[in-house]
Amino acid sequence: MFKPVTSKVSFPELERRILTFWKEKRAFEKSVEQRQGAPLYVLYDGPPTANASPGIHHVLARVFKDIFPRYKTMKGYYVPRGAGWDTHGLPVELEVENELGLKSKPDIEKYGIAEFNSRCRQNVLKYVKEWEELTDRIGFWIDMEHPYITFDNSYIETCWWIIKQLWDKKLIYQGYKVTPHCPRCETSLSSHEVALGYEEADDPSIYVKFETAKSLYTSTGFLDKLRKGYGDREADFAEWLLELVGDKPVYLLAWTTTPWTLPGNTALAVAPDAEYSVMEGKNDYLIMASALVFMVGLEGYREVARVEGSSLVELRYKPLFNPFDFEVPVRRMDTWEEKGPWEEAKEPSADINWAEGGVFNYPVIAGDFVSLEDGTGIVHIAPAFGDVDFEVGMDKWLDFVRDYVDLEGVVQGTYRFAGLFVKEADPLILEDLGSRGLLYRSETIRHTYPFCWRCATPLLYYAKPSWYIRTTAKKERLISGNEEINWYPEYIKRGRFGDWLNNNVDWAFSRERYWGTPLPIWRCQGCSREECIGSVDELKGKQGVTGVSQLTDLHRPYIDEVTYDCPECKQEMRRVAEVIDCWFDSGAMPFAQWHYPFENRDIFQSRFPADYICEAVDQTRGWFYSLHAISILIEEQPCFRNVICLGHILDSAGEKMSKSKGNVVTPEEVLDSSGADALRWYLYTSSPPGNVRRFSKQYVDEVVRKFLLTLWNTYSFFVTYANIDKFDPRTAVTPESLPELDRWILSELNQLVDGVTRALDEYDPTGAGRKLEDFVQALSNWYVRRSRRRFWKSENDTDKQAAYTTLYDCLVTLARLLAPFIPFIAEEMYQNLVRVVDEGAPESVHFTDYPQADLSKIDEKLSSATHLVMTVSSLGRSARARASLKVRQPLAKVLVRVRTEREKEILRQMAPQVLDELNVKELHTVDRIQTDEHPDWPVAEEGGLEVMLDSDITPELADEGMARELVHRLQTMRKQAGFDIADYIETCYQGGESIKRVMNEFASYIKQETLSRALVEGSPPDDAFVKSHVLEGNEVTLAVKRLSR
RNA sequence: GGGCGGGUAGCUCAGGGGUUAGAGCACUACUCUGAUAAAGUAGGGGUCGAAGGUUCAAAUCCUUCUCCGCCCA
Repeated sequence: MFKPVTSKVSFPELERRILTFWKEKRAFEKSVEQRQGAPLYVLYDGPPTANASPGIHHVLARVFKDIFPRYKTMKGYYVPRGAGWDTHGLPVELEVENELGLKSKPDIEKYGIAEFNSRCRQNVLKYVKEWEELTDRIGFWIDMEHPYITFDNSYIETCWWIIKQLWDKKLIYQGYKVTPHCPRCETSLSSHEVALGYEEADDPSIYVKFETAKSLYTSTGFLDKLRKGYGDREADFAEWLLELVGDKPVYLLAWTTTPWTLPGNTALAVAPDAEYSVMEGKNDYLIMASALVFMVGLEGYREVARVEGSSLVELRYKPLFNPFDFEVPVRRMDTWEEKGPWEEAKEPSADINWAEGGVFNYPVIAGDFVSLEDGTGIVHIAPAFGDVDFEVGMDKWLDFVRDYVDLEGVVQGTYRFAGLFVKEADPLILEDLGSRGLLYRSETIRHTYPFCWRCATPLLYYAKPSWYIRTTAKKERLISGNEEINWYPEYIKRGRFGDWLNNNVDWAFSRERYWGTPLPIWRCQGCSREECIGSVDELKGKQGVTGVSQLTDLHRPYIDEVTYDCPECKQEMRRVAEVIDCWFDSGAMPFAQWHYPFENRDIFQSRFPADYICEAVDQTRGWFYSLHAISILIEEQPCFRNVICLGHILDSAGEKMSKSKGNVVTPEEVLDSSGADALRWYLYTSSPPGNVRRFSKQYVDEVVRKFLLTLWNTYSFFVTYANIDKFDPRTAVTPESLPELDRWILSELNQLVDGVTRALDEYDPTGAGRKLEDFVQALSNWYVRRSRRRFWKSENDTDKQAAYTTLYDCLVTLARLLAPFIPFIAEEMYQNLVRVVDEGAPESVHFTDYPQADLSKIDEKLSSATHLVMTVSSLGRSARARASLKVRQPLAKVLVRVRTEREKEILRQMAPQVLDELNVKELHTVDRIQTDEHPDWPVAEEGGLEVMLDSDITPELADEGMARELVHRLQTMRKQAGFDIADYIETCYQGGESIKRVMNEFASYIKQETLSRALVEGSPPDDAFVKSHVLEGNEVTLAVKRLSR
């Protein structure tokens, strides 16, 4: 006996039961252990940060992480899988800062780094319990009891080991990086934070005149020097220019919105391929891009010549503010590689020795970044204050002028505007330029500019020292390694991720912060020797080390106190101040989760690389990249083979979910009302994983109604009748040749198994799920509907046995197919269908093997034939509806106009299915439907297939229709009376002659259908359920009475 | 501002040069209902984001633009 199954099921409640069952059985652990020794399948779990409640987007990632390990386990793989927590980083610090009311780095240091970090440590795991509960609740099977945690000493030590490996390979260096810097908080902001703070702002929009070093060209011997130093082209151009312009000065016209960066200007860039115009005005000449002249509107000027941008390259111009005049240090970028960025230049960088009374001259350079969309086509370059500017500076060995602005944004030096915050200095700078006739025009512009999201201070792009990983050294391998990875969706590989790798720049991985993995580099206070430490033991072994014996926490500030003697000069080695980017932490997880290489070498080896990872698309430059970069750098190979890159979840209106908008759907409310399986199914099937998806509870409800309940009711139907007939799958005899309906659904089933397996092998749960939906639809609405009578009939013949075994087979196979998708319902079905009758079967559906398709059972011809039968039936129903003939009324015949001989043959063979479905006596295939003979017979047509019904109802047919009507009324009454489906009854009736006639003539049919032992004419017994009806205009009283069992 | 993805019925999504563009949900009407929260039949609902182009033929290919999302500035 199967456990009775109600059609009124509560999935959330069912899931609670299954969760308890799993816990008691240690189902997850066993599902893993039982495959020990089998080939490994490895999932790397990208660690979330547990400093907030998990949202619906976390459920999305987690169910996609779950389905493949489950599937592969059933496919026979050994799939151990452990969770992790990401714990470091600025977001954590910021939350603690807010809690404590701290506003800046000095505040934190005043508060105490030890206490601050201890707060961070507590804060970051605040919501772990919620995460664990949710993980459990949605059926994500992963080991949460032994997670890796990025703040653990062992984890940090592996990070150190990795950094040391890189250090030894000379892949780590300190360099400059232009970062968005908040002058009030005195810290760099991460790109994520910067993105939070873009605002519309009004800024100056000014056109500045840079005077060409024309006077130089006229000085004795200059052009010869130019020829020697730079070549003929530049000298020819200078000569040409001199000839053209006569006495008036010549200016290069550049545009900027940040006047305060002008004292840092050390070059001007032009587009080499663009045309530039020499414009003559009353007192001077201006040079700018021809294409932009009309936009700038140079009134009073006329074009006297056009030149290519490349001709302007190496033209010299006078600085607006000579740093040497304002006591501002100048550094030269050509010496950085050997001497580092700290050496001051004593004189300007130009390699021709200018003798012009202290004036020195900056170059015009070519830049592919020069835009001809706005500005003047001549771009002001200040290497200290712009990302591109900085790169160009390194490339062209420009002068580097930064220190006239300090980290608080205040102007230094002896400028007239010294002592002011840069933005306040802007107007004075304009005034200064104006008074010297160097300002062509000054306007304001409204554009987007980044502000600090915490304190609303405008951010300054500012070059600061930073530690780098030289990822560019392995760029080719990063790119070729990417080719070995399967991306889903595929376009990410060559698109977002591939582009990112192609434009790879060295990874600036240090942060001037507190709560993070400390950068394990110690520097000598005397001779500046630097050493990288790769393990705690190495540190302990250092000469004269102090502060290490009592070290139980590798974080700041404790690690900062560890000092030792410089092996060279015996002075003190101190750790540099930085911690590392938390993306490095998470990217190190393939190694660090095992404390490799200090422990678990074998485990690490066997579980590298991962077969599968999955996160949302925003991780392309986050975790996906940090994983890839570290493993290429350390192991020379990618560390994941397959990756699903998920799209984001939006609300039902396509808007981002956010607390402030109040449109957040929490996982809990969906889980409580519809259940985890419903949510899972929705997430798998609603749209392909990479798509953005709109989310609403209503869609999940639809899943329940359309899919889960259809499945459930098919299952419930089976159990109900199987119990009545005491069907036992163990003793069931399957007839040698199955009826075509059974062969059809088994053919569909095996096609399904094949299709689902293929889809999952290609990491396409959506395709697999949609196939499953179609099958369940076909099973319920064709196979079961067509087979109902077979289950219900009284004789227990081979046909009935065939129906039971077939449906049983379908349901058990479905349970196993569905197990990775909807693990709860699949388990419930399996327990009741399999475990109840076979105690030797695996304890859980998740311990079973995934179904294998039996291709010999696939019969394409039968599939298409059945499809034809369905279409003809649908057309027949349409014709019936057109003539208002209910299906209950039998008709004499149906005429089908077929299109091919094959269709004729199919319909000849499969006529019984059509006849039964349409409740007609005969089917005739014809070549033409002649409507004129029977103009009243209804016809329906689709694609050349025509179906006509003989709608003439003879008295015999009318009586038969009446019999079926009576059966229907009695069935309804049985239900209303609350009888069990298998209860036997006695039926009494009172009515006219026609009723009596039908009751007698169709007695055995009516009795069989309604489980009536007797049909008695007369007044009903007292305890019977009685009801009056009107049938064909006749009053009829029917009564049903349950007989004792 | 740049890159990637998307825009097809009221909603969620298929289709990706070849009849009259589809499915499910929702809606309307009718039917059916002893497995079903279901099912059936019919119906309304589409300038396939816009404009150009290629072609005998474009939702589909190309160009430009536009809107949404993500990433980056």
